Amino acid sequence: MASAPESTFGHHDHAHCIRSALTAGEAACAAAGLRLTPVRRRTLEILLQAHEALGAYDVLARLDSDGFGSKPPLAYRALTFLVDAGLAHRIERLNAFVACTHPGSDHDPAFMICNRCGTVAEGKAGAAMQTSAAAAGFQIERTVLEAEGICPACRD
Amino acid sequence: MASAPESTFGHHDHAHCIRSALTAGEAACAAAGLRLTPVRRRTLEILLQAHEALGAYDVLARLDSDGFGSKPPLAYRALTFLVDAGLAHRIERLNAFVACTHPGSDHDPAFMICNRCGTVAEGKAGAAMQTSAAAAGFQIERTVLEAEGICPACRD
DNA sequence: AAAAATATGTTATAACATAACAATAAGTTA
DNA sequence: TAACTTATTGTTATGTTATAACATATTTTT
Repeated sequence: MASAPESTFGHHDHAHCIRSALTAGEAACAAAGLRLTPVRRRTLEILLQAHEALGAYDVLARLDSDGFGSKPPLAYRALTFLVDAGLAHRIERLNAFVACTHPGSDHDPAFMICNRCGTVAEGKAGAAMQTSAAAAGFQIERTVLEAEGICPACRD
Repeated sequence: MASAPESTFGHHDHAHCIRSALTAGEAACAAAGLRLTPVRRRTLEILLQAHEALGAYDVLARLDSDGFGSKPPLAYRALTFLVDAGLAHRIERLNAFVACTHPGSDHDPAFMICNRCGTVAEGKAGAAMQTSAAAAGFQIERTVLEAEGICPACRD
């Protein structure tokens, strides 16, 4: 149907997007034999609700107010789990984390970070580095592709 | 003159590459009316000599042993100056800095980071983000494109 | 139930970065 | 050149991000 396939700028049914991402996350963990424990699940929920990149200590503060604890490793462990499971991504530019908007599919994500409202949208990177890497004989293991700028909503 | 045009992996005349980059840096500053003061010049030299990404505190330690001082702002200021002047780049993935290998030319650099030896080579990004950004109506101000992997020398 | 593997709790500290203000040096204009 | 303005450097203090290391508890497997 008519939802945007590649980005999450603009209006969308956020409650629905959270529920379905959570369901997808549960399914992905079940399929991979990973345990989506309460802290991890709640961490994913926190990232999904925020819909912008959150620092580890922001996540930690929310976990703490939910009674999970207040020590940094709590948040870093949960976030690392989610990133490794492909349910969240780390935005290097911001030292922050976002929920993955289309988990499951194998991807090389590209992020668009709005400098005004802070929203982070996920797009597709395609083979961005291939040419340079091939020319240099470099074997790619992971790529980071991030753009900063102004999102459509903030231009108005 | 069979040298690689886009990357700096493999053998090259490093002493020459430092001298010429330094000369290019001086020229660029002169042209732009910027002052390449002693700390700034020495910081650029440090980055050029390292030929890998250095953390701000690594740079600071070297500046300190050269008698420039030991307080963090010293290094951050010099590094910020160089980045703003286009003579160095910040590698987000590593929280570290590298000298620019082809200053002057307007560029959208892409970096290849060897996970084994730490060498960072600079390539060209091209219009990597354009498709996603155009589809989303996102106006790009700056892009970060970094790939981790294994460099040709380390595969042997 | 015992053993093994995984996950969580806790302490402490490491690594990265900047705000804010004081002092100096360099360029600019009267 | 003196007075002014701007850019740079010095310094203190603190804020922010991240992990090592070890203890405890829970879950899974045998």
